[in-house]
Amino acid sequence: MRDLTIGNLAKQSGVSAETLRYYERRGLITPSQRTASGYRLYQTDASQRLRFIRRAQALGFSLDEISELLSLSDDPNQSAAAVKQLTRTKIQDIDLRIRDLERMKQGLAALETHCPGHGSTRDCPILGALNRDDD
Amino acid sequence: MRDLTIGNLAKQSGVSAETLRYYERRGLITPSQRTASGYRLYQTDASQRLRFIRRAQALGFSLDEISELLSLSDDPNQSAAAVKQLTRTKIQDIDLRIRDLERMKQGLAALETHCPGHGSTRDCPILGALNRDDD
DNA sequence: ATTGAGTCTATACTATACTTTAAGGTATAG
DNA sequence: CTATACCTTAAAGTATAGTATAGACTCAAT
Repeated sequence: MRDLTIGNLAKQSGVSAETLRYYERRGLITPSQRTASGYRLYQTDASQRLRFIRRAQALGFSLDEISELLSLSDDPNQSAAAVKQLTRTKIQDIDLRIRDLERMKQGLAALETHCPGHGSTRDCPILGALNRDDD
Repeated sequence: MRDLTIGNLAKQSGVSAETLRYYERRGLITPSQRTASGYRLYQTDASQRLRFIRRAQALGFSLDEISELLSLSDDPNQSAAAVKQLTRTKIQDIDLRIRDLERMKQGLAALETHCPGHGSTRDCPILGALNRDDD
């Protein structure tokens, strides 16, 4: 059970074989070897690498950023400071997006409470607000 | 000043001419007429329609949703209830995205505070957490 | 008449993360 | 030996919201 074909790794990790090939093109994961006929063979640590990718994605990192994290992780001579910086930047990104969304939500909620929810769109305050002449 | 060429409308509205043609392909805005040589001519209400689009985008609506809002807006026989429903759904979408981002942020913040920010990546708790065997 | 700016269409490219398809080669069970 | 399950590559398609490019035509001014 040391070497997995792409299909078996796919089953084991819950990532499709196509996605594995895609990750390989993106430089995220490489099979440890190929058979004489060209089949990819992965070792079990491939699963761990995929778990790393999945977790980092869940934390909001893009594949490019994950690629960077993996490079840092693969080389113990790299500094933990770089990882911390990447994490901080990501937290700031997320904060910004949350603030944007909060603003949108406030705007929508204000409109929503003023809309009677019946009658012609001619009298709809939501459309009215979007159509205002000022600004 | 009644009829604007695409370039003039672009300048006036702050949207590029290419974007105006793109919006036309998407069915969001159509020039009121064309010159004999095929030049698009817009009336001044085009600016208002673009302002509507810009405002709706700022509130988080996609171009498809804006297209729907415009269709509702263009026909006074449509019900304001449809607009209100679209708005509610959008508020829920945004809420969901905010919660997702909050979760990501909590996860990242927890990792960030535990990272010393110096030393080898081998001892970095952020990478460690991403690599954990459990789950 | 010519130059330069503006416009036309169609197509391709950008970013992100994949999925799908086509056409073919390989491994294995019966 | 053959069915079929699995694998290979390259290219195209999906969604979103545009931007960029090429080659041709038009308009206004000199």
